[in-house]
Amino acid sequence: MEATYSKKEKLKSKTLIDQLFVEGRSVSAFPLRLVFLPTNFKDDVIIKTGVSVSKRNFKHAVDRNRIKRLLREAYRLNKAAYFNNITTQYAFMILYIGKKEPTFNEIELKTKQLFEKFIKTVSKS
RNA sequence: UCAGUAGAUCGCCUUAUCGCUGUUCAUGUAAAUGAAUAGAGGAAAGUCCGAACACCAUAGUGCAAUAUAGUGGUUAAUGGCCACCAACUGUAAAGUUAGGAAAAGUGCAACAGAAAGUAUGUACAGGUAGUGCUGUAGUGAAAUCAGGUAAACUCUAUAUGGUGCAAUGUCAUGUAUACCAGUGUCCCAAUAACUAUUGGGAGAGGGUUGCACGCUCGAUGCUGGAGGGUAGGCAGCUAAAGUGUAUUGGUAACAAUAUACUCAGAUAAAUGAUAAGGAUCCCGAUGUAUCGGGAUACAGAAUUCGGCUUAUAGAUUUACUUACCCA
Repeated sequence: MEATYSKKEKLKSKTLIDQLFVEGRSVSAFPLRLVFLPTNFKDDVIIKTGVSVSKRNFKHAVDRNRIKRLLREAYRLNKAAYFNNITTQYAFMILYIGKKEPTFNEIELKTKQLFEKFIKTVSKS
């Protein structure tokens, strides 16, 4: 798996996202939360990922955009280390639930913790 | 030089590594890969006006509602903009204006004053038989006079249909089917109310990997069409009331001509991340040139334009005004 995040890897389908929030399970490492759902799709990727920041916590579109970009970047750089061995297809949604604007280092650290938790949760069940 | 007035411009830069979206080219059956190239703003914001564009509605007239309000110009259009006049503010450069009507009607008015729009007091003088009456004094912006006020109702004049690109058009997987056409079911046994139930057999055709076998569904079936328009795709979508420069006309807003250029197009939504160096500003230290620390605003396209309003660290620049200094 390479450090990319192209159109195919993005979670775009509205129905799938709705399904994800209704049926999906979640793990969190404050201020991040990961909602995930094992599923099937045609594209040749293991995981489809979306990111989201609440409008309630960040009023300006500039702030939301920046946090979403940081989340995507952290996902892009770290996914190879954690998800190479996964065989099931998953839909991911990474939420930022904090109220302060973070730095990239914070986000990256928390992303790693989040993925470790996810791996644990999945291997248990 | 100091203080100020009115505009204009910019609003971090460079390199490296790793990424994202569009377009073009190359390779490839395709998926994709590679290369080149482009990729947020002055307000992209608020959604407050005005249009383009699309769809819906629409005989005519009136009422209501809303907006606008000196004069002239400008524009696709405007409630915007420009010029001039008037009033007010400022030493000035300039700024502000809610600048139609008080002789249609209703309402409102501090202090002073006897009385303020339904008023007729007091003193003195004039006049009269006497009262009414006339003048003066006193309060006030205003005292018997068709006062003031329309950022009070109101009246007058003018204008106004509605919804917004999630408009609208188009392609259409799958699923379901009350539509149309074609094709397709029979046998045995039991029960029983002779057309049903149960059990067994055959079975056109469909599904499953292109074929065969096998498996499986199977008469409310199967095939085709039509309709519908969900998921999703495409168009709308960016070459235009376009941008730069020059010349001409106009006090100006603006217009005309010439010439050059092509400048985001995403859709859970690209335009980014990290590192190093530099620039500017602020603070502190001293050896006055360096070192250390900090800061670099407001803010993110979503159909497209023209305005308005609001936010904005810091920097550059033009014209003008007042005061002081020099000649």
